[in-house]
Amino acid sequence: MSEDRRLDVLRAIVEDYVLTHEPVGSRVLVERHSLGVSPATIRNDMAALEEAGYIAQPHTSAGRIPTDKGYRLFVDRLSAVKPLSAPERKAISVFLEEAVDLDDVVDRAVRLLAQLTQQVAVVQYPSLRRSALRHIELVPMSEDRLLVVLITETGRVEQRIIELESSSSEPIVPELRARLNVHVAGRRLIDLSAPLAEMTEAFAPEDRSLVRQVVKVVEDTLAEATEERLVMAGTANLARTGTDFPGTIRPVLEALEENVVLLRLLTEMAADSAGVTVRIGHENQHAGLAETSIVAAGYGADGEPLARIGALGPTRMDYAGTMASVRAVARYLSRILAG
Amino acid sequence: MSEDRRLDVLRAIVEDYVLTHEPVGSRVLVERHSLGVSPATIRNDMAALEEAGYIAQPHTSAGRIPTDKGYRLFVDRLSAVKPLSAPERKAISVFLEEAVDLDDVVDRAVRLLAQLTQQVAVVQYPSLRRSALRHIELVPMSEDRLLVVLITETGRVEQRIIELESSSSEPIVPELRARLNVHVAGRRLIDLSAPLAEMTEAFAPEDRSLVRQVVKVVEDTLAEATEERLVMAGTANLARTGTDFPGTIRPVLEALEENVVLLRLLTEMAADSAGVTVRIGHENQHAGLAETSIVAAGYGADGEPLARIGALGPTRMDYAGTMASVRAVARYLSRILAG
DNA sequence: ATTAGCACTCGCCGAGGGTGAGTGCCATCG
DNA sequence: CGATGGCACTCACCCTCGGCGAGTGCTAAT
Repeated sequence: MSEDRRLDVLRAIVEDYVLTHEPVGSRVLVERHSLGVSPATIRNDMAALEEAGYIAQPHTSAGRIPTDKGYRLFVDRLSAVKPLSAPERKAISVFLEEAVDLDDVVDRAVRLLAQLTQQVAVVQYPSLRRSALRHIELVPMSEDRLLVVLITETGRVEQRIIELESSSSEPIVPELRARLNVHVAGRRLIDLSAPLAEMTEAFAPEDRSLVRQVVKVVEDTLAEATEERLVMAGTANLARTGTDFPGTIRPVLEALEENVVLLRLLTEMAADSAGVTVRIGHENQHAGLAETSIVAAGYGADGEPLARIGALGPTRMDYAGTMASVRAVARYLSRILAG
Repeated sequence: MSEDRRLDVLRAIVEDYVLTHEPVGSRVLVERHSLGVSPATIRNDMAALEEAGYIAQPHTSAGRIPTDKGYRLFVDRLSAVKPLSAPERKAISVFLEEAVDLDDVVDRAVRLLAQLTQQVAVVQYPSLRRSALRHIELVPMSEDRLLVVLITETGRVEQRIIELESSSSEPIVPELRARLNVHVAGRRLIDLSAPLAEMTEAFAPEDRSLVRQVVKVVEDTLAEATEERLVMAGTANLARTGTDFPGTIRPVLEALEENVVLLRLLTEMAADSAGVTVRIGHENQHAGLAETSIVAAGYGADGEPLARIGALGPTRMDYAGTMASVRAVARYLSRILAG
């Protein structure tokens, strides 16, 4: 019994099932794929594959469908990421380059990915913590309130208002602004602790209280994981899956509304690798996503990505195509933000 | 034949149908509501109501369901907005007051409304155009780039970067900043044209080019309707409607993803009245929302609201309850933003 | 190891018949 | 004249029951 052919059979089953959404039997398998053997032989292979847990049959007298384990083997060893065509790549590039600011880039990226994959698309905003700072602006709002605006190299702007204890602090704002900008320019938030502490020492003791408050805001911004924003598009694609019972899309929509859940998933996935990562069904530890797969990739830099994008859909998805789209959009996104 | 009783019958039909989601017949009608007449009498009334277009029967031998016209009459004349209980109001108030900034207020409001109504909730950010400005900040980013930050009384912050033509403009930035703030403080964007034009004249002719550019950004921000942001929650509630065929939720999800569509609907609705407004089924001119009703209200001020909130669900919804929730959340939102 | 043959399982489909909810109409009653 | 009881009729829903066919597993032959 050839081990290679068994894997061929698994690949054929996955491809057929993804295409037709129907359990696939031994007869159609030999008809549609040139396997060169008879249905009976395939049946033996299928029995072995089922024994090993890669496929299952929904009913006694029906064909087989892949299990999560089967999909996993498929994406790991059996499918090649099929590159997009030149016109497709061109279209992506042009569409993203038309964006006018960061919000627009992210918005276009997420819609594009939803369109390309016909799945739900998710794009995380470039991480504040890992972005290099371009500028810090301090704006006195009133006697005892100060607006702090952080601007990153990627164009993201974050603001925070702080209540000051001493009301006579205005005079030193210009100096503080100047010094801060010297110290932060081009650095990432994540690398700022030491420089800021050093800078604080340089001030006269009576001013340090104000300085510390401002520094604290900067560092709090760093700490707040909640500030990681993300946008979504293509939820209507969930309802596209034909006769899919609505009992299955509800928990998915619920999970999608919990940004915390999504952020955790995306973050966990990036740990695996710098390239495209796939989580299949039960692999994402979330009850509502048991029949859902996620394809994700980082963008912004190779080593330690700024943030992540992903496509999410039923486990029976076109993995090769989805992975290609996710990878492509991530790459062009990186290019745009770097440029 | 009593006209009053006919309306009672219509009300009973709407209430029963909303509750059970099943066509309601003459027998259960007299059983569940104390109408004081026999089923035969009800049948005569129902025939008249059907003739007038308020109800219809899906099949020959089934009960009646309300038409859009029937729901319309119901919300206009037959249903009283049932006020929330004191604990409910208290809970809303407390939950919203815990918010730390504008984003948090809006986020909490939309989740709360989705929870209360068990529908899809939409909250529009306070309109930039109608908000009073608190402050304008100008930040020179480099030789030829200037960051303009607008801060409104409601706490919304909007920024824009402009490319300057003359690179020697930095010296007048402080003066421009000071003058701008004198002219804009407390005014609404929508009222700014005249004061800004007047201010421009006060500058030396060689500086007016820069001044005009900055003024233009402020006015462009005013013009851009696209800047009207909105957030959504509770899409999972669409799938809650029991055995509802998924063919009906897909176009709704699609419509919801087009922010433009939603914004237009909300804007149109506010024109009707300052209070709670309802659009039923075909009344919203959008193919995907033919079986969907929207309940909306403005918030922020009585005369000309800052923005709107709304709840969206199947035409067979609990109008009285939904209207009460929408109105309550809108009121507390107004209170929070004013305080 | 592969394959042809074969018996077996079982989900799917359409036909048929009974049931009951609901209606419309009509004659009757207060 | 409106309300009502009676009655025939329609028709969606449900259940049952074969027939069909896809698909399987097993076994014996190559």
